[in-house]
Amino acid sequence: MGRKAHFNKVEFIDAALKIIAEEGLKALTMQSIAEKIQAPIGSIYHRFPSRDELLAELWINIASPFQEGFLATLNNNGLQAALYTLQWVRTYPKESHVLLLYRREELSSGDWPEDFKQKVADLSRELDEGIRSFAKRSFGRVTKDNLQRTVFALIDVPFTAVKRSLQNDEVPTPLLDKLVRETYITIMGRDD
Amino acid sequence: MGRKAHFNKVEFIDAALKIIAEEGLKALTMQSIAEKIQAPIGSIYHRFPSRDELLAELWINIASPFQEGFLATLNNNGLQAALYTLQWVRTYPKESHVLLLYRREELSSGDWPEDFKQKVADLSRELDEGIRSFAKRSFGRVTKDNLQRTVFALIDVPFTAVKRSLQNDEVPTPLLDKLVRETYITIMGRDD
DNA sequence: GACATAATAGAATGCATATTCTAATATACA
DNA sequence: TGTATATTAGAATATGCATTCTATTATGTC
Repeated sequence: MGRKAHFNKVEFIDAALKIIAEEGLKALTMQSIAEKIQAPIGSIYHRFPSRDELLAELWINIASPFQEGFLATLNNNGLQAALYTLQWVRTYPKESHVLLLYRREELSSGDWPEDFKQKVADLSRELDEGIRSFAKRSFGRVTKDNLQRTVFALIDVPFTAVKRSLQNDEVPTPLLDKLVRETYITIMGRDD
Repeated sequence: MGRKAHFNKVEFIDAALKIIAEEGLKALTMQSIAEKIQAPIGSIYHRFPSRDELLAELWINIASPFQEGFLATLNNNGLQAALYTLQWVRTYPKESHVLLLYRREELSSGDWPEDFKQKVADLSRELDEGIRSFAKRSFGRVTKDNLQRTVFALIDVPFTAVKRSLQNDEVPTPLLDKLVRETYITIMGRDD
């Protein structure tokens, strides 16, 4: 019933993705999204209650599968998981920009939509548990130091490696894999 | 010649520093700055032509001496330079939040005040030269790979180490020094 | 002591964007 | 075919800030 839709959620989300990848978050306005696909601004609000809801959906659509793959890999091999981030960025360069936009903590508090904050909190917990169980497997027991080591080697170092590439609009070089690998082995004291 | 000033540049800059350290960049409005020291908004404009000029001055006041210390240390010992960042954050926790607000590239282009962009570009060049000359000293010659290694060990890893601490409003733990040190030695293949 | 002037004070304005409103339009279904 | 309604379309409104304006108030100098 009613008129046939010219624009659906996916098209708006895709437009937003491209804008962020090409021009950054500041360039993401309702106007720029509408322009990108020649839609009227009002139509966006037929699909999303607000800019924040749109951005939230974009982020979770990207972060969720990323994390799923990461944890699946981690479950098998830590070093591979550290390198997973580099490979993922190569496969999804545009999505990477969105993934790196926020830390989970910023998204699970503040003015974001309630159900979104819940989803992010769930992701956080899931990640935390994955890291903990891996730390336990790797070190025998979970201490504050062991956790810090694990987070450093699995998350912080791979992300910083990738960040500079993205800023320069480059694909992560093979050398980066080497650096992440060497660092991982050093910090974790093992190569798996 | 005129009325005695109640508020000077330093007070506004200090207020801005505190606001950023406590509540983040989004909370930095002309109003919040004024409130912080019970000044009228208009008075800010007697000292600074714009919010950007104020923010620019705040940033350069912090980044400049940080970098000077970093390069001085680097000139002497690379591992020490990598650890310098951690120590600096412990000494200047509030200033750290400002330092980590931007990358030099964002500040040397765009809408920032011209003379500020110039200063940032100068800083960038100076840092680049320091890194290059250190890479040359360490590896014998400067290749793309050697540079990437050096930047990774001296800058990226220490900064990511520090970032998580700041986000949690914590001082970097001693373990972080250990992780940065181990990583440095692994990546650079030496301990100086 | 009167004057010029720099500063205080905060109200008024401007601007960029998100959001809402009003109208026109096309489509499914009765 | 007529009607209800989801959608397009984009103009109008609201909002949050930075910036500018218009007094008012001190302070040094003549």
